[in-house]
Amino acid sequence: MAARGDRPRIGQVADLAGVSATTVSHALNGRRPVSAATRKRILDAIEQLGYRPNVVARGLRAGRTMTIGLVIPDITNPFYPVLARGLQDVLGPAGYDEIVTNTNGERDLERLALDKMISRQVDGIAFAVFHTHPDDLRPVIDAGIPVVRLGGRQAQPGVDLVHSDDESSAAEATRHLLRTGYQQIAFVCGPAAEGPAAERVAGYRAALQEAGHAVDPDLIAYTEFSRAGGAAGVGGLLDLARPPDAVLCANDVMAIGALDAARERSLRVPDDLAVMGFDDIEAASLVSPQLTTMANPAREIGQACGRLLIDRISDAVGGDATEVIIPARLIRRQSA
Amino acid sequence: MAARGDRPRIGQVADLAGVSATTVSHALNGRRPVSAATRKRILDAIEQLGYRPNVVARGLRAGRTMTIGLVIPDITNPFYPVLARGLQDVLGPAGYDEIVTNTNGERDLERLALDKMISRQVDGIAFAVFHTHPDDLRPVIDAGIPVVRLGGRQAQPGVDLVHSDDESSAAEATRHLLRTGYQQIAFVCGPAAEGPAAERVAGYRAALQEAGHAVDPDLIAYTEFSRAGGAAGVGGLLDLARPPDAVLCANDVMAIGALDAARERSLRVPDDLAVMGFDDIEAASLVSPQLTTMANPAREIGQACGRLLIDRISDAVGGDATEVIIPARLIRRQSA
DNA sequence: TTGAAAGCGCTAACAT
DNA sequence: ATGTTAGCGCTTTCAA
Repeated sequence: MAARGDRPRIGQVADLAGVSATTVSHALNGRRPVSAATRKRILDAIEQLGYRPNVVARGLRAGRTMTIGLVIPDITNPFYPVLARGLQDVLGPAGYDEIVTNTNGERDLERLALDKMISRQVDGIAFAVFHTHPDDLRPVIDAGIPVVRLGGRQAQPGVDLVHSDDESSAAEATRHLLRTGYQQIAFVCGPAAEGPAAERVAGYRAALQEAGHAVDPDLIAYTEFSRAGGAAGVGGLLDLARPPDAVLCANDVMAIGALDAARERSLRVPDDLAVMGFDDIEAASLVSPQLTTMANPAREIGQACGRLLIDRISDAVGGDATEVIIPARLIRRQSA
Repeated sequence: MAARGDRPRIGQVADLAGVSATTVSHALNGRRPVSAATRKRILDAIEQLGYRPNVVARGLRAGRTMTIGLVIPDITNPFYPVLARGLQDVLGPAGYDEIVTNTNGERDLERLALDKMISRQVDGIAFAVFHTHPDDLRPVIDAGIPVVRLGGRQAQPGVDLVHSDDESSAAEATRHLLRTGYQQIAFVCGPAAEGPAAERVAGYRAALQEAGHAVDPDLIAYTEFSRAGGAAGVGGLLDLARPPDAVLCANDVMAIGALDAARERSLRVPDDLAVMGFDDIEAASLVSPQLTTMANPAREIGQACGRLLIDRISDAVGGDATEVIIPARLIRRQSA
């Protein structure tokens, strides 16, 4: 019907209300007082015309777009939607919107995404990647755009960091198993103990030692991050001369594999074998028995990131780079 | 380091390359020929200065922001991330970015979200809601912004619609069960047969009749859309004088409940009882036995939506509202 | 408490 | 093939 261009502009509101565009602007943004009577006429005019301010023009003039860029590997990975929601929990009420880009974890796409965010004049960036070279963030930092890195370890000047506390959550999981009475606790990790996996192994070790237990290297299985990998890893452990009575798996999918291995050997979970995972994916509460696990605090991470971003944006220039560490929560269900 | 404002502008590129800003613009956008030599000098200047065009200014001037609004209830609901990715599959290569808003399915927030999208001058909107009043879309239509509705039924002039084919996918599921040799096929649906659930029941009936089977009303159970609901519904069915040998559940979570009910009665799945679901959530392949289900084609829906949006945007004014129906896919696993 | 005028960075007519 | 000029819709000095 109505063609593209004929949306009312601020000038039409001003005319109808019998004031200047300046006053309409101030009535809308509250940056200087407007008399009650004038304000009412303006509001009426806006209502009558169905006026909606053009945020693009505003952004150009004001140098703030009220937009945050979220750069992630893949929104389809269940961790990221929750993170995005956490971000929005705090950014939304503050008036910011999110623009989301998937990078598939490819470095070229990551760089492109960052360039795009600069071009779009976002006010801040939440950047969730693992293996990005610090140089890739240079252009963003030079452009004066606050960035918060999600996950990963290496701190970088000018870049705040938010991540979960892998080490202490592994320790907490181990303590839970110990407390419940299990004696031979095994850890099933990925192909190599690197990245977050390494920290989890460290937490597992620390909790064992703190309880006066020896750490038996045979009880650490290296395998694939998959259901089959989990089943194979636990299978190997159960063939040991002194098999474990509890296994802590590096993620829930592997823990589901552990359940498979137990079922195959007619072991009862948690009586003959306790199983714990990490992440608390949806499926964790859907399998039988339901998985006891450490919830990956994705939402809290997103919220912390949002808070950090807002602080940086308003501070113009803040202090040193911050590191925020979010603890994981123990979710007790049936498997341990 | 560098303060906010001193990013290079197009004029500086022009100066360094010894041409006018106009020529730089055209070298970038290809809307008019630029000699090879000039182009090279421009590209060099851009490289040297680290220039990135200001998309906000471009959007204001050109009246196109290259931005699409995605309005959904909750990105945390596993259906929507996949949808969002499908959208991006086709929109990304065309140069569009997505801005995402969650409405929690609340009408007020939906209206607010739409207003925001108008204010942000998005070039198109993907709107995933169920119970919105057609009036709520008026402002968007009046603003000349193409909208595609995702899911829901009621067609509305000026609004294209993309949704999955619930009826025929239920029919296909039923036929699969029939073909495999099951005789007494039950349907476990929600508290009432309305919305998509009604269509699934219709498809189930149609397939039964088409195969010459009677439709026994006792074999349709009404229950909650939850795991416990599914277990209860199937439990009731199994207590019938002539219990079913197969159950089709309105979603995967209920089907997992059906698995619980079977386990409780020591029924083997799929030998004693076949179980099927809808959606193909992640957990469907993680439970034991793995669930046979009809995959909700979220990604395809997103892609179709993206294509529609691009068509509408480029056409200036297109023809009548279109309805695109995406068929679901049968995912054969172990439970049927 | 309110206005007038300038300008954010870019693209599109209209020139040549 | 390239340049000049005007202006997208708003906010912000500066002035009253």
